[in-house]
Formats: sequence, C-alpha cells, structure tokens
Amino acid sequence: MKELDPLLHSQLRLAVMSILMNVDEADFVYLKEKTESTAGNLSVQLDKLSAAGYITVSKGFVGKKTRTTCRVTDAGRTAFEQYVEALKDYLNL
Amino acid sequence: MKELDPLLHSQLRLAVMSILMNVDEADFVYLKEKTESTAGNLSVQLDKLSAAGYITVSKGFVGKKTRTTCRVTDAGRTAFEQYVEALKDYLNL
DNA sequence: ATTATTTGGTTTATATTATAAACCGCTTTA
DNA sequence: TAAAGCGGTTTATAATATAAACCAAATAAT
Repeated sequence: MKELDPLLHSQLRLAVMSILMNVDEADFVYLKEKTESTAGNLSVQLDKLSAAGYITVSKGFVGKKTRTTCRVTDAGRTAFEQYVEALKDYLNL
Repeated sequence: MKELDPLLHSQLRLAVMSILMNVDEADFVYLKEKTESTAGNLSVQLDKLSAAGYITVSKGFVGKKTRTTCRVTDAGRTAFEQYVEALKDYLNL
C-alpha cells in the first residue's frame, strides 16, 4: 500500500489544496469562509503548506487593508495528484 | 465542505477498513503484513475501529495458537462509503 | 528438562498534529 | 478618543499516531 503524504492527509490542508487546485488564487478570508476553519488553525496550516513548497503565500494591500493571497505551486499540484492516486487504492476507486 | 470522519481519516485505520471491505474476514497477522504496520500500532487502531463499532474483533484458536479475526460491520461499511463520498469532493473526483 | 527464541499480541510512553484560545497592530465607527 | 472589527499570528492544550517495552504461551535448541 502506498504511503499517503502526511502533509496532505489532513482535513484542513486537503481542503485548502483542493480549493487552490481549482482557482488561480484565493485569499485568507475566502479560504477561511470556504473551509469554515478558525483563523488560527488556517494560519498554521497555510504555513505548513508554504514551508513544504506546496503553496505560495503573498501579502499585499487592497486599499488600506492587508490581503494574504495563496496559490498552489507546481510541486503542490504534483503532490496533490500523487496523493489522489494513492488514495484511490484505499478507497477502491 | 463535508466533514471527514476522523476515525477513518487515518492512514492505518483506512488501510484496514479498505482491506476488510474486500474480504469476508482477515486476521491480525494478515492485516499486519498487508499494511506493513507494527503490531502495537495495529492493535491500537483495531481497538479504535472496534470501539466505534466499525469492525468486530474475535479471538479464537487455530490448533494451540491464538488467532484474532476482524470483520467489518454494517455500520463500518456505511461509514466507509460515506467517507469515500465526502472525500470525492476534496479530490475533485 | 530447562533454557532460549519465536509468535501473537497488549500496554505504556513519546513524539507529532490539530485545534482553539489568547493576543496584536491597524482601521473604522461611535 | 475610546471601543469595536478586521486580518491575521503566536502560544498553549488536547488529541492522535506511532513505536518501544513488555507479556504469556508455544516451539525449538542444548
């Protein structure tokens, strides 16, 4: 049985990656709403994905307010796809 | 986004359930080999699945040696199927 | 026949993880 | 100018996964 990438095998990180796979970019507030997570938890998990090189996190401004934007990287995309393939074995798909 | 049953969202427990979904029953030694897990880890995770009512664990003898046999219950089957459906959303399947 | 060794596990300790709570700086509103 | 919100981060706590240590019974070796 293939190993399941532990970085992706976490509900919140997987949800974030899943969203980012489908949109060009998404900001912190959007991800928080979509995933129904707390800000603290989301912040931590984004850091981990970022540290792993699976996403990029960039901070900018929209007017006077800060805006944190996330994108999936090529490495993240590949990791996600491999994770999906590995999971299929487990799910009998 | 649907919640992912935390009992199933664990590599080893998922592997065990995945195996049990396909065979009528499987014993401890077989599960250990197939999942490449340590006995301690497997023992703990089988207990959890059993406590949740997802599997039954029965101890018997084959000759003079003990034999621990596991089967998935109807509740386990249902939970597994729901988990798979929920995951599909995340994986974009 | 007694002393290893192996088999089939369980229990307990530890490291990792997920999660929430508390906090912080900046803005807007009262 | 105080207080309330927004957009987060940091830190503490609870839960989880995992391995290490252990145990009893059976088999093998001396």
